[in-house]
Amino acid sequence: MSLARPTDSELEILHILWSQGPSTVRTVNDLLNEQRRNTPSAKESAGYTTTLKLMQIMFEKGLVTRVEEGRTHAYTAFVQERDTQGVLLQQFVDNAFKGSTARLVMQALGNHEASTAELDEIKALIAKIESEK
Amino acid sequence: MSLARPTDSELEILHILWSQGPSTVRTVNDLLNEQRRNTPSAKESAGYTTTLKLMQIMFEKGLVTRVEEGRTHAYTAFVQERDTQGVLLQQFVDNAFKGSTARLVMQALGNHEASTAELDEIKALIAKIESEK
DNA sequence: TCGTATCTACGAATAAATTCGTAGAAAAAT
DNA sequence: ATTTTTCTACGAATTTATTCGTAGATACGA
Repeated sequence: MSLARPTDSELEILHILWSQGPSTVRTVNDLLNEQRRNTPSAKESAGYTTTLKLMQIMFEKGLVTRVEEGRTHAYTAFVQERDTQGVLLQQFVDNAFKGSTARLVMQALGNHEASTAELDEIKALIAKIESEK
Repeated sequence: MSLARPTDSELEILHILWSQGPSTVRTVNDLLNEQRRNTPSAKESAGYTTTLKLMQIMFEKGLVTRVEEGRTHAYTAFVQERDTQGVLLQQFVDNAFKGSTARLVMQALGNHEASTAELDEIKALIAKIESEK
């Protein structure tokens, strides 16, 4: 079984499950819409059954597991955050940067108002990679 | 007018236009399929009218310009490679990394077998950013 | 010239992702 | 006890992206 690739909407839900741990559809839907309200760039608020349906699909795909708790289900992310980001990143680098990770990183650093702390973190990581060579 | 966001297929075509300069549909379609043949991961080869249609849509969206040359059209990318990558990257960071560019960069560096030259390039860029602070 | 190949334009089929309405069961509130 | 709320399941409408067939015009080759 290959690592399933979440869509954008599914990813939004995964982020909530990753940060909250096991959650009901109701909780996810509430947090989702709260987030969207605080992010004017994003989409309209989602109806409850929309989120429910998405989470059911994610269950079928194996992105999440669920257990019955009384009348409701508690959903848990099955895929790991890092793994998922790795898969998505690889694909994105291929599509948008023709596979050049270096170009992506440089574009990211160039665009973005990187904080001193972030830059230090990156420098440390580079040093670590170099020391392992 | 906001910067139009290309889809995956459109991006594939843009990459060809960026590297080739003004090109006919025929040329783009040929190069596209050649690339796909050399990349087993990718999709099937595209029919000529498929590529034509995509390029017509891209023209309507303003992603490309075109001039008549006899019976055919020569298409040119209107959006710039860097700008487009910037837009796509911003969106990707938001979706997959909740806006954290630092996390994306670190994941990218961690995943990838970065060459010494690439790491040096990145270090130089970081130094430049820091010096401008 | 007559047939074949090569364009564009365009409509529409297909596919994939998203959204929501409705129905039925179970719990909660009045 | 009966109404209202809150679940799940599921079908289907909607939207967006992709793919391709066909028609009409022009060039090209025999």
